[in-house]
Amino acid sequence: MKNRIKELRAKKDLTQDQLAEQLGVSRQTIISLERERYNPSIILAFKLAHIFNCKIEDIFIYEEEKDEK
Amino acid sequence: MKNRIKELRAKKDLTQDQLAEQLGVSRQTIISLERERYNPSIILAFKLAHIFNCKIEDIFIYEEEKDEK
DNA sequence: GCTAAATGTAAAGCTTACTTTACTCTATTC
DNA sequence: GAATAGAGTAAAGTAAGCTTTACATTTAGC
Repeated sequence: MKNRIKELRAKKDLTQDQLAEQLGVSRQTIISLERERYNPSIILAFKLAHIFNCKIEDIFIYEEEKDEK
Repeated sequence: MKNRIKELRAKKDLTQDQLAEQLGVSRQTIISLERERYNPSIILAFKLAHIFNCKIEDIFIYEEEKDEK
């Protein structure tokens, strides 16, 4: 699953540290998400959508084919 | 986090078993989600939205206040 | 009231999301 | 050029999502 976190974070001029704090997660989590090492929980996805003022679907791009978990 | 899975599943006239199979998860997972014992992964949320032909936000209701994980 | 289908519970085990710590690398800036 | 900020890696540990199995309860039709 792809995401636009890095791009959207840059647009809001936030450091990874600042975004992490706003979300209540560690900086490692932000790094891992931006690097697409794993997918966020749905709760984190909702929080991100709230901060970036958009829909979850605007941040995360899910491709049908690949049966990810 | 609240969800409308049971309601939407009923609307499509699917059993828990059938929905589970369509999603590629176990029946236990469906039961646990409907009973709101835990939240789905974002992948599962996307799959549910696809099956129910709606947005993730139409299925799952996230309340700000409660700092869930 | 039996039967069978659908729903539910419980518990043990695996996988993945997330944390914590410690250390590296690159750019500024003073 | 030393110091600081921002981004990155690695690895070990905890927490939460999901599976599997086995058994209980509810509901509907006969």
